[in-house]
Amino acid sequence: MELTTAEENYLKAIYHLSEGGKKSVSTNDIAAEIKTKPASVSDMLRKLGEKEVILYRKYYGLQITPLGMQLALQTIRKHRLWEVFLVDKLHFAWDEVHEVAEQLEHIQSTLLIERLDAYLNYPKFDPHGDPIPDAFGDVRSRPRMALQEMAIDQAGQIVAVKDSSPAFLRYLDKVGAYIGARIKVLDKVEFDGSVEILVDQKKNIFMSKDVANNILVQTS
Amino acid sequence: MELTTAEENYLKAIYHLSEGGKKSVSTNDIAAEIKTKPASVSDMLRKLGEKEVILYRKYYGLQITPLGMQLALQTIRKHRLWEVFLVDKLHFAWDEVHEVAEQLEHIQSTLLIERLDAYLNYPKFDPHGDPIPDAFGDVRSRPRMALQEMAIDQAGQIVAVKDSSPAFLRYLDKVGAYIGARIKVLDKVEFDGSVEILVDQKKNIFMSKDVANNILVQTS
DNA sequence: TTTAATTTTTAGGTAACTCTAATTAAATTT
DNA sequence: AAATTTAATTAGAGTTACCTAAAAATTAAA
Repeated sequence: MELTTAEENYLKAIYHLSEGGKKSVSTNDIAAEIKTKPASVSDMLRKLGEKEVILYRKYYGLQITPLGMQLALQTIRKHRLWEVFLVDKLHFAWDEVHEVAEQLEHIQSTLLIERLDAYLNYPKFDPHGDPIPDAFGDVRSRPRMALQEMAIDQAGQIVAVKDSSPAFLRYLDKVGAYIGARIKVLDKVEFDGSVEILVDQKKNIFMSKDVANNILVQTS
Repeated sequence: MELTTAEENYLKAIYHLSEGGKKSVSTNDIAAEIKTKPASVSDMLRKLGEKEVILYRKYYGLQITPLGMQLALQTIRKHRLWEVFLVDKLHFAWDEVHEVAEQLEHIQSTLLIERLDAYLNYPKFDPHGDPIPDAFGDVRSRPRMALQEMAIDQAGQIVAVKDSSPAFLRYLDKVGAYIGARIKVLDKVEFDGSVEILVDQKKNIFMSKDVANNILVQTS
């Protein structure tokens, strides 16, 4: 089964949107994610349905099939491996990698990905802390929760971010709240949902609800 | 100026065909190189003409413009840098790299190529011995001649091949006549144009005229 | 529950790139 | 130089992926 670059992008978007806890993924959501129009999405959903990577009944919604899941995970695997390459080997900043990885993930060569994986020493997580599926599509993700949901005095380690826009990533860099930073919740403000946290035992900073919601912490 | 992947491939083909010593590049030649139909080539030539990367007068022929040359060399630079990466870092065999490099060369990111170049230690030649243009499109190529044209007793070093089909490359590997091998012409057979050569001071082998014509030797 | 608002899909079009078949220009032969 | 062969181009059409505008289905509100 071969997918075009566009098809891979749609499938990846569907996967990410359904990952986000939503039960069903809407046409409008996909359009927003892909930055395209709902009409184009309808078109593509029909095609993806024909290729049996999703189960699609118009007006009702869609579901990824096991085949679709497998293909989506392969694309995600490639994307994340390339991100590791860009950061570890080519010294890209973690907020510079996305656009390039977005292109590299569509290169077709099983051998290339196998070799790249080995060359990078079989990394399990990408620079944003997201797990890298293995060649079979298996993912071992760490248990995590949004910083916003943590209780006062609860501690943990930042392992990933939900929003990975350059603006957001640069902000995190500035306040020192990068992947791997150990944090502890000092206080939560009921009024606006903001939190005060201690970063790496030295710096304490305030974070808005929105920011805290986009930071994932491993608390185990 | 932005070129599509297809446009880059056409321009690269035109560059390579005009490199081969031919004065003018024909529509049919390009069609054969790109593995497409002459009609498609005509179409594309018109478009490349409009973009002013070639000078095109129908039925008369074409000429690459300085702009087109610049763009072609950038694509070739990317292709060859990726080939070095694949061979040096990911341990691809030199006959496995072409197809993948063909895809990687179209990734758009100036930063990526700069970083890759640095990471590979600014290589001057690709695994096939072809020179890698620098960021400005400048190429420093070594003086070279076809093995077929060498005189008896003349020696040199294999620096490149004209034909880089996997079949040919595998044959060269088998007889030990890879890039970098030092050779000496022991005898030339007038009758069929074949040559007898000594490879790396140990192995002497016979080569048909066709093979010898496709091997480039640095004799200086 | 009928109307209104929203979401989704279809209809019809555009752009890039490809094709086959038909035509036109150029090069060769006779 | 006229006729023929070869090369190159145009015409017309298909595919993918996108768009806008209109229609249909679903959901929410009065």
